[in-house]
Amino acid sequence: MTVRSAILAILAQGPCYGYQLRLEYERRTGGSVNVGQVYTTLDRLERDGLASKGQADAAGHVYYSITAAGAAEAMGWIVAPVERAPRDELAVKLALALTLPGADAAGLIAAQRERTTAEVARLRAEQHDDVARALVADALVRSYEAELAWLEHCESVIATVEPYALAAETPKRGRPSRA
Amino acid sequence: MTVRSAILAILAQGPCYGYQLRLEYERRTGGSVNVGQVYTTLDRLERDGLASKGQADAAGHVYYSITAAGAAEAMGWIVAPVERAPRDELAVKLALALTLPGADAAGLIAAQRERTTAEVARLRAEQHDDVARALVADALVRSYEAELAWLEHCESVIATVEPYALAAETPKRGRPSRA
DNA sequence: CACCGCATGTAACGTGTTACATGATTCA
DNA sequence: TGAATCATGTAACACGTTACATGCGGTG
Repeated sequence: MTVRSAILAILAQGPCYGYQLRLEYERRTGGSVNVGQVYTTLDRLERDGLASKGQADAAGHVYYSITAAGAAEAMGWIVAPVERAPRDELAVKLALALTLPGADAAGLIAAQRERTTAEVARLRAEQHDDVARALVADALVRSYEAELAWLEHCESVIATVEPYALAAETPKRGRPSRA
Repeated sequence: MTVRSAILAILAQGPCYGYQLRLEYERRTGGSVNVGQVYTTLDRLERDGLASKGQADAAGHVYYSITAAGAAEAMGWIVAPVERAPRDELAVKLALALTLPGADAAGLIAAQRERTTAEVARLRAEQHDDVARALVADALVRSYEAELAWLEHCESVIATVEPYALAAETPKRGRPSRA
């Protein structure tokens, strides 16, 4: 619900039209959103009673305003801690690579390290005049660096342990046994 | 596509039925999947020519087998580095909290720290006999710790900078100006 | 018997993605 | 004139979530 909530939050600062919301979102977070999604999201916000659509003004801009319910939800969203993603794709992938005979875990680690290293370099090279955007970039850099450290850890664990401890039996036919 | 790809990968090791795939997924990754999703995912995999549904055996189990195309895709998935999530919800949230007048950025940081700290403690307390699952848990711990460090960093930046540098003008009516 | 785990599914819905259609305005 | 940007939308679809329906088999 990130896009939806973010749009609602921006709307909490004052009425905006769709295209403008997209620009504001990108200006504030440094991210990007598909324009089409902004419009469908605005429809849904209105459907849910969190925003209301105004008449087109002289310039043809269709302004949306936040409702009382919407404002409450937006402020609630801001202070609520984020739900953890139930699945970390990289971790799941590596777990499977390790328990699947013939899967190339080392190859995954190498490829992932290459990509993440490049990404860190790219982010480090960016200039940020804006504090908020600098913090967003910093969050990414830190998480990528943690990932790189984890990848190294994985390599060393695999090196010491691989031959015997990772054998995953083929799922058996018949009754499965609980872990 | 994590669940879909993971199921396909497990299928690469040998035919499985739905319920069994769920158990295997949980055994190998320590995560959980809704059973219903396994069945709908199997339908989609068959629709896409990556798996094929067999007849129910004597025990009534409906086995799915991977196809050649499916095996290729599974192995490709394993070694491909993960795409980075385009939006880090916490970072987006904080960026908005900082650029939105009246939003409680400090409250967000406090709430998030509390939750993440608790989560780290919980994960540290877990016992792992299985190497792959231990690595998955370790990935989480490391990313959470990076998050906590980032939150501290945010606090210090905000403390030194807040009064003047974060002022975000209200989106203006009329032509918006590019960032 | 009642409950739980096994096992297979379906229905309804949510956010988010991509691609497309359309038109006005700006500017080289 | 032609391209880019501004601006609003629609259509089709993807994965994922929750909740529900149904039935079998073992066990306290």
